[in-house]
Amino acid sequence: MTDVAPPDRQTLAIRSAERTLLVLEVISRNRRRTSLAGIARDTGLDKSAVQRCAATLVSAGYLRQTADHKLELTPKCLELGYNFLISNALMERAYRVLMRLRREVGERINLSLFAGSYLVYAMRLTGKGEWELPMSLVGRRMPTYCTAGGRAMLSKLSDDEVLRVLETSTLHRRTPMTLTSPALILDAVRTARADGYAVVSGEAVAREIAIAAAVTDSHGKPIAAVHVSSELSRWDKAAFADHFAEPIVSAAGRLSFDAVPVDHARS
Amino acid sequence: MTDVAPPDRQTLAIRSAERTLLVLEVISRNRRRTSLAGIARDTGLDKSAVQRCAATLVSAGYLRQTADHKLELTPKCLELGYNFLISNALMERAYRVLMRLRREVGERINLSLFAGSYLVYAMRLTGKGEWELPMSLVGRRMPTYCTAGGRAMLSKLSDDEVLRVLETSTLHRRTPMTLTSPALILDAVRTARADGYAVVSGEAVAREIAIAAAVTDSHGKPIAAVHVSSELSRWDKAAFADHFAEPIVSAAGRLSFDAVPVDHARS
DNA sequence: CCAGGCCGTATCGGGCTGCGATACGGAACA
DNA sequence: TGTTCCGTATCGCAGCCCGATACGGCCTGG
Repeated sequence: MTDVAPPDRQTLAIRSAERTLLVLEVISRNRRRTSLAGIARDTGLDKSAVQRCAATLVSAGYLRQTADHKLELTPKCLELGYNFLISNALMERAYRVLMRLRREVGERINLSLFAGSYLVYAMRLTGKGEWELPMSLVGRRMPTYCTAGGRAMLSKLSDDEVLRVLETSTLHRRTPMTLTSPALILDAVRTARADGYAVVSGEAVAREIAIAAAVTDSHGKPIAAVHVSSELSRWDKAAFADHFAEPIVSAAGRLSFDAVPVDHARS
Repeated sequence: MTDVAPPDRQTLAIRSAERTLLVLEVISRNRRRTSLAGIARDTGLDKSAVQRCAATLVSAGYLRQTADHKLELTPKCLELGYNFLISNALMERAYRVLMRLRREVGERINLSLFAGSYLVYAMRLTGKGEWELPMSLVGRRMPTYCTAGGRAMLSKLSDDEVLRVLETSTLHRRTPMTLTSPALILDAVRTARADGYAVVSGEAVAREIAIAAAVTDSHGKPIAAVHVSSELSRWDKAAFADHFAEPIVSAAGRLSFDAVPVDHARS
């Protein structure tokens, strides 16, 4: 009986470390403080395994246990995001470009980063006269399929790639307006591809309209999106696009990395 | 020869997971993109070990490798910080309290969290008429021993505890004004303890003056600090304290958690 | 042009370390 | 007071990680 299971360990990844990161992620997603046994249920891991993983994360400083033996994240978790932001080349240039865009349009500006089936907020500038939110949204996850930023980024992929992203997404009807059919979403992406920007109204958040343009890397692949959002009551869709498309597309272009020449010429 | 080394594995922590988190931390701190061999040097780990750890972090989504085989953080790193912020009870109440304080004083407001020998920025509200920084400082680490926030938090500990924190800190002379002697720092902490707030001028950053008050948990232990900073040229030290001490102390008090009764009475 | 060094990648057998079962004490609840 | 669930600690086995090694590609310099 030595031939029982195909080992198929293709990856170099370390099992116990993977499980430890999984535990961290589950705790991170659970808004409420989590008990040890609860994590065992959520992850499908053994109780002993969770115990060891949690002890590792506590000793590394990412978790602490409260007085009632629950587990919660520590401020150290903030550092990782900060270090990402300051070490990222895109963020460096985004500073000036977004400030200028903010002066031009006077509305709330967002920059979010492409991560496949979802995107992550990375920067936010409040609109003129708008209350500043101390609780910034940096790090918040939004789906790709139903947001202006997501549509704009998808428009820089081929149809095949778009469909592959949609396959890995759960197409949830977030509002009555949300498109949940891959074919219809692909149509919207094609429109965005032709226009150079994407406008989405009321699909991700009810009564909100948003416009976005994609930032691309040196291969033309999407890495981020610049977007402006406002209330649907304040703008007609066409007027909204007329007003914001040009500055946003221009800013996204300035943020994009120049394409590398396709030939292999040397200097 | 079976009695060679005392195993002394006191902790439950998993070795390989600890090393994987160490690799992530080293990459996170290195502002520049890091090569695999470089990490091996920085961590003191075997090349193979780093290879496996990095592969684990890549497959978990926290790292990606660039075209030139360097390693860098991914946007996923932002999510951890976001989840910390929105799941933290202190942040929830800080929203309103800091907004009110901002209206009262009109200056830049910060909230940072206690983490022993250092503190972590968690919230920032820009001052009136001040340029908003798109690159927020949330997640940035500052030392405890030479900052107003740090001194205010230390003032809520006993002298012994203060000295223990200072022992684990590297007391670096950041400016010509920085106090680097534990005895002198302890004196400053005692002053802060008597006043209920801490004023530090030019010790962490040259030509900057800052004032802070500590936020405490239900046991009276420091968990955070509210601080306001400005340029040393604009304020005299006494005038600065006169002007900001009361509103900051008041805001920190509203943020603090009520003390639990010391007896064990049941309802 | 080639030799040398450095780096990233893949493989492999041995031994140690993580795995999971088990047990115990305390808290919450009925 | 009995029951149940949870957090914690322990232990022997074997599966998995460890670290050495080898290979190929890329620069650098002679």
